[in-house]
Amino acid sequence: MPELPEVEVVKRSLRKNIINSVITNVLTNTTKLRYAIKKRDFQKIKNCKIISITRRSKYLLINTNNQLTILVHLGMTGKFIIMNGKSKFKKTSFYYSLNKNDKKHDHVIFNLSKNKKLIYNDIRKFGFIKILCSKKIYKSSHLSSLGPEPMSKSFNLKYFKNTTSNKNRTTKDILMDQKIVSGLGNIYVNEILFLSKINPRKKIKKLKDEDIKKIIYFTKKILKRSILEGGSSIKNFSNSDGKSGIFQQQFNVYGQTGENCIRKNCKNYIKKTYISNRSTFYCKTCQK
DNA sequence: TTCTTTGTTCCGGA
DNA sequence: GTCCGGAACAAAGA
Repeated sequence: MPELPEVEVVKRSLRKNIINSVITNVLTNTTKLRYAIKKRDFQKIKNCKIISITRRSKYLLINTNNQLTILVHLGMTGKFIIMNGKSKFKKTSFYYSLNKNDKKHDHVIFNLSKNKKLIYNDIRKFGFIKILCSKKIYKSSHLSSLGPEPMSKSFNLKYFKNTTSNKNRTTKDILMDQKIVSGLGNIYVNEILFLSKINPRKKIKKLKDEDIKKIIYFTKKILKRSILEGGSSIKNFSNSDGKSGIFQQQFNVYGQTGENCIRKNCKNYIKKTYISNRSTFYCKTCQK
């Protein structure tokens, strides 16, 4: 599922493919994704030119030349597909019906200039698309209370200690909290704690400086590596086969229940438990 | 039919 | 009032 590295890779691909495109029409086959799709808002971006695309946490911001931003969150299963060639969605009505050849979960179609199409596909419909005023975008409820980007310099030892040392929460819970650091999801938090050799249930106030340094180091390292790997596997992004640059990665602990721990000389296996209702994978021997 | 998945929100207890 | 942890919610597929 799309986590921060995947969203970053999607951002870069969109930049390559649709900057300077004009949105000629928008169609949808549903009245809501996570939130209601407001027809009036979507009509406002007709004839707007896409001038820049940025990312904040796991959100994509597609900025247009008339002060409107398309704010996108991919949820669990959201993906973008870019197609070239004449549109098969010729209906002029905002709502279109699926033809039998259409992909079942293509929910929003952005028809672009030069016969391009940007298609938002989302099996679970947990993602969302909103049209917001560009100037107010960072004051919107989605972005206003996000903590620093994990790969930025402001996510450092001093910040981490100042923000969390008085809390009585588990380390995993803290890393999942978007107000403290924004963009980490369940998969990467599991991996970060494994690499840092820290038990996910360990209370944050019991961590030593060295532990926190490890967390910060591995957070940045694994995210950067995943972005690089995603970027190199993204050649198929603009094909019509639905590949969106989201790649399958082999994880050390996530989803590895019962598998042997990968560390040399460790004979234990990966255990699954739940923390704050989230599946949690770890090695009892390596993570203290 | 039940379980799983994520990010966010809500609620109850301390 | 604040903090924390658990439950609920969204949708669809296995």
